[in-house]
Amino acid sequence: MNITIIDVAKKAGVSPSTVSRVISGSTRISAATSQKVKAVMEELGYHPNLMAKNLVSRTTMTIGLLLPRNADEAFLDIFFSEVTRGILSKATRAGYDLLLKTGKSEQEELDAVNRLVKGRRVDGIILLQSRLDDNVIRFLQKEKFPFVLIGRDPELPDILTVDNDNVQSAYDVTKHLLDRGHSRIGYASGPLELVVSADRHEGYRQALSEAGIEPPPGWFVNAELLRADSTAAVRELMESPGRPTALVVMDDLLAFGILNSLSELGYSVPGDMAVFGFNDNPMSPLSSPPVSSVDIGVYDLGLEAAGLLLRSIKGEPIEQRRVIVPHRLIPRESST
Amino acid sequence: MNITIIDVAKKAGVSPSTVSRVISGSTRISAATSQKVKAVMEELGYHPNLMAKNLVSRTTMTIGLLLPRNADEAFLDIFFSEVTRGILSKATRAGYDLLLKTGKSEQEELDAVNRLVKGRRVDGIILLQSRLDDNVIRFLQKEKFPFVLIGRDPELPDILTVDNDNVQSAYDVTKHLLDRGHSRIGYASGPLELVVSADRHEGYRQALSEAGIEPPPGWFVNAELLRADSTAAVRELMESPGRPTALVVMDDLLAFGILNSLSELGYSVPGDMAVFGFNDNPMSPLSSPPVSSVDIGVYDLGLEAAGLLLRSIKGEPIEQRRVIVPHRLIPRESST
DNA sequence: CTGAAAGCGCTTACAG
DNA sequence: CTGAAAGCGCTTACAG
Repeated sequence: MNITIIDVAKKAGVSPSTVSRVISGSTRISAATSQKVKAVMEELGYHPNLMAKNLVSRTTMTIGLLLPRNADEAFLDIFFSEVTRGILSKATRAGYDLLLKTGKSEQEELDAVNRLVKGRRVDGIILLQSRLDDNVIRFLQKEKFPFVLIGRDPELPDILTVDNDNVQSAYDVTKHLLDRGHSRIGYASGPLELVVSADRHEGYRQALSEAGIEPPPGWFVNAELLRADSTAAVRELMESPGRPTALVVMDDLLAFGILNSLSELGYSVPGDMAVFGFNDNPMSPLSSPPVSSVDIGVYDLGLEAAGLLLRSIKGEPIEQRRVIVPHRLIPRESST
Repeated sequence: MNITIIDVAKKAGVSPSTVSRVISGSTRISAATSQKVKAVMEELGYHPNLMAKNLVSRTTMTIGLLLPRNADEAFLDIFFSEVTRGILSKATRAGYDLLLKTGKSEQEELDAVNRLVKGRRVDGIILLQSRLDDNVIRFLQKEKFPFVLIGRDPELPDILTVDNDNVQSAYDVTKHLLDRGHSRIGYASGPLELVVSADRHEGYRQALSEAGIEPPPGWFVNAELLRADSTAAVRELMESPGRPTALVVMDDLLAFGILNSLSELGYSVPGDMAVFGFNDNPMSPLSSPPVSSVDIGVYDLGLEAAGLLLRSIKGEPIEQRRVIVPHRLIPRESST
């Protein structure tokens, strides 16, 4: 059988309560007793049973991470591993575990989250992605359950969020391209239901607008079209009258596809078309030409999200309900 | 306060034991009682407290996943998200949760795993990577704790593993290149302490050996060198006498770097050098030229690992202690 | 500073 | 088919 607190207590000649107090580092325990109990714990190889501990303390020391469905659609491959490492780093240091959940549909996600919350399985939840009208967010809010969203929900400005300033970053990229002499700048979008897509598009428009430029519909390329037939979409873009000479691209993976199509069609980058991506994929510096991108600090997004959630769980005062992780432009050859 | 089994029992006019039996779907419960209890549970929005349930049933319905330290070093970015989805899919369907753990050093990993095991925090563990002489594996084996290794440990042939046949896949790639007329074929390796690096190198050597070719040391490129200064390493390779005309590359990320260096040095692919990678990165079809690669079925590795672990946890008979997930060559332009 | 007792929310032989 | 009782391994007022 497993060693329990009672075994330790007997061997140390104290009561179980005392052992418990030693474990929790409670004050009001004599140094001698503490020493003795610790020695016995060591000797017996005692480890507290987490289930029992959690049951009585009504806390799980665990945070839940909801992996969005369609992780592939949302360019989450690299994002996911980095953000997880960030979360894990913070959580582990604070003595918390990380539980992963996912669902194939919004309903499945809701069921999963519902069981986590009602079953007292976790103390708080991190959401990895903001769709418009996300019911998981609304559920969590209704339940007053601690949670942090990586991203933002335009309709719920008061929830805890960690995000980049995506409007600003796209603004910065567009401005960067304007400064380098481009005036016809297109935008290749990600899935339209993602808030980040909308935010970046907004920043792009603002920068153009300030420069007195009104982008015609022809400068906008939809991710769906690229996914279906990248080369056809790129050809249409390139052959449209007054075509862009530069492209702001929502994600480096998308940028790769565009680069490939451009090369296939005989266009050169950046000569015929400058390309600036987002999210700084590890492969981006390695392509030919290397892809300009925006480092969005994915690891830090995870770190900050975990930090914010832990403060919320512990009921600590939260001065800033929306944490912004800085971004950094990394111009490479594709836009030079 | 939260709704407990007792609240349900009272409202339904039965004993807590009966409610418990209804929840667990026990036989020997009248349809009428079951119906009534279920209705009350629904009405009250009852959800079982997992901690209590786990405490008494001595099972956690959770499996642990140990994320290797240095995830970046080991090309795990895409691997990690895919394998996790595979594990999660299987685990969720079986009613199991997934707990993530990591450590910055082997000692930290050992501590983490020790707490999981001794604290009865999970029912089994999946290990994502096999290094030589891995102490985590040895600890788990000593404790007789259920675990599955994705990969293999050459010294422990009897542990539960899910893996590709890496010797065979590298053999296949090398054979493919031989069949296309190459005879001087080099090998770009990953970190040498990873078993997968050794296995693939072995397959590569076998294929060459069968063709009567003994690769000279100059055909071997170390990942460390590539990482430090890819272009210098590639230049040295290209300028060596009797240089290879084709390269088997341990990972697509590495292949990208090599492609980039080749292009920088003015060499064309596959004209001057054919390149064949591994692990089929999502970016691989998108580069110029698209990189030939081996689809190793990462999602399936996760799926099978979870399946195998669950059988082990439940004490079900295991006919095959080593499960091989098939690989598939995907030749693209870089090797044509 | 320490102990005895009650309780966290569930399951499971043991009876009937 | 159902209930009363004991127990999973811990924590935490309540006393002293």
